[in-house]
Amino acid sequence: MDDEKRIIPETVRVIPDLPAVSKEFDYTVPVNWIESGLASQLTVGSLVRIKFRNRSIGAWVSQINPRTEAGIQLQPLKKFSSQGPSEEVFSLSLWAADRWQGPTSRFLKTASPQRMVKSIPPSRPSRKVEMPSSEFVASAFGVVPTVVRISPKADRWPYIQAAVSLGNALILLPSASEVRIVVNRLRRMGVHVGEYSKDWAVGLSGGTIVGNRSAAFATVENLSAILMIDEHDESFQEESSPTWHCREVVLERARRQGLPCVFTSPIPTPEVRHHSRLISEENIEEVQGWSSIKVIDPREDDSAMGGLWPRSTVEALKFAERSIVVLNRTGRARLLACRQCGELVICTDCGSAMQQLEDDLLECTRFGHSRPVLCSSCLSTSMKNLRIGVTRAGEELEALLNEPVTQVTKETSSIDFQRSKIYLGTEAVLHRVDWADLVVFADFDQELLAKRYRSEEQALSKLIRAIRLVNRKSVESGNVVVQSQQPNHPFFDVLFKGGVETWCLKESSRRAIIQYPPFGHLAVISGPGSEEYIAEVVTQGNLEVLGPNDGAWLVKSPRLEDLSGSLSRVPRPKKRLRLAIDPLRF
DNA sequence: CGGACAAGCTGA
DNA sequence: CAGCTTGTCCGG
Repeated sequence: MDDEKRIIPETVRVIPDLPAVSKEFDYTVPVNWIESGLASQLTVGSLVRIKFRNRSIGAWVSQINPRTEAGIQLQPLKKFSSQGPSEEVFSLSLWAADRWQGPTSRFLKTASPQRMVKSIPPSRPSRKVEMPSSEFVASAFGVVPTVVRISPKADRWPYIQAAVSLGNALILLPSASEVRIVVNRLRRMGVHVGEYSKDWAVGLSGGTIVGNRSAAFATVENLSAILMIDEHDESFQEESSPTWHCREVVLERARRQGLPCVFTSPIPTPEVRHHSRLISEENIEEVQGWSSIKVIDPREDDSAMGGLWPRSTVEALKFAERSIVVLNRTGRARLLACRQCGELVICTDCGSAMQQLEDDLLECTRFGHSRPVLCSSCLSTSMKNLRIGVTRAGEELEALLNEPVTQVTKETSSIDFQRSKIYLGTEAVLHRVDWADLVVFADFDQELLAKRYRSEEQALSKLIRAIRLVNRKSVESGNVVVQSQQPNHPFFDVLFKGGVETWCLKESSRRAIIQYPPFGHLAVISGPGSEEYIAEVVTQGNLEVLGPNDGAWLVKSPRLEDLSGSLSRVPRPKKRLRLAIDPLRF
């Protein structure tokens, strides 16, 4: 490429691949590397092996010909291992390490190939893809980051096509299965495309990269557009620390490189709305997307069996070709009451709820105290389920429908789709069955009553998944039935015209009031070293420190820079410290 | 991270 | 005070 006076690397500074080592070290480039031309492969981001404390470990080149402190005897690099992240991605990794207060090596690893890439592969031709005819789709790919609110049923393909039409694109999707589908479809079209990080080298020579959140750190030569599908999806955030979020990384990346950056989602988060321009599909289409949801109150038809199966649901299940029933409770019975006197079944030792795990034994949910099935007040042995679990619900459904019901949980290994047409389970069932013409949420109040910050968002996310499942196969799409004892809950207004936007605005203002992201930032600090660390943190300015709550402190600041600045200024204690910036749950 | 070395604890 | 555990430091 540009052979004009390349600086020959004689020494390099490296970041060792050891999570606990934050220092950088200098090494010499062996003379024979310079003679053989291998040295010219060394760039910022290159993966090398070094001898460190007499052990051979991996490292990333962070600087070429650094100014080494005098009087230090440098050792030679041991081996050139692989091409690594580009300089842009390398610097993005440093930014992320600071933003989420994690070890730089963690981010560099995400940005590096899994198998070594010795040299840059030759670039391959890619078929030119036309920008889709829809002016609306094209308009999203401007200079300003844009979030497109689309119907939950909308086809996302035009956005992918638009991104690819601009050149080498970075396309981010929540799940591995969606990644594979998109890669295959683009490949069939003749697009030079790779799946991150399996096909890491495709981006290096110039191609489109499709992947899940880790692909935010993909090296893509001549990158021309970034597209993130289903921006609201929680899988875009790393659950364990560092709790980095793909959306924030690509926003920063687009800003640095001046790239078009587009997000699509039926429910754009307050975070993305804060940083992007919002455009939205025709309202009619959007409402149609949500209209396949029917909210029913099971008490309207209190036929039997604890009221979980009103007649209308039973009828719908009978007629559906294949249906999914979601009940977010495991086990047999989670809350019981005496059939005689109505007394709740409470543990006499500790006062917590008791459940019936076996036929003739009650067990308390907190400590596992047990007693025979017997009411503590009237000694009756007959109990009714106030909250039945999946197992019991399955038995009831089989009896009501005279049909086999397949139970699906996280642990279910493979599903026999010949055996039955009804699939019952916890939330996992939505991920395990690929289509249905009916989805029933047997007790949606469980979702509405959860008082986590983001529980409504999570509830909407489940509804979106359900809408897509019933929309997959048939031309006329199926139904989603949501059973709730609060059918007039304001949450359900999203199903009506303009409801989604109203919900989004309400969610944004709620976040603004409590100063949660994106209007404020927070760090959850726990672990044995936290007390000592917090004692120092409180002396820093523009911070609010709350806690401890369950051994964890909450540090809040309206400004992100103040938060990460203070946290990195305070020296880390010797004892272990867990630090999560803007985590999903806490 | 993991080896080196120092400081702290125990036992007769 | 040897012999061992536990803690702190530091690497090119």
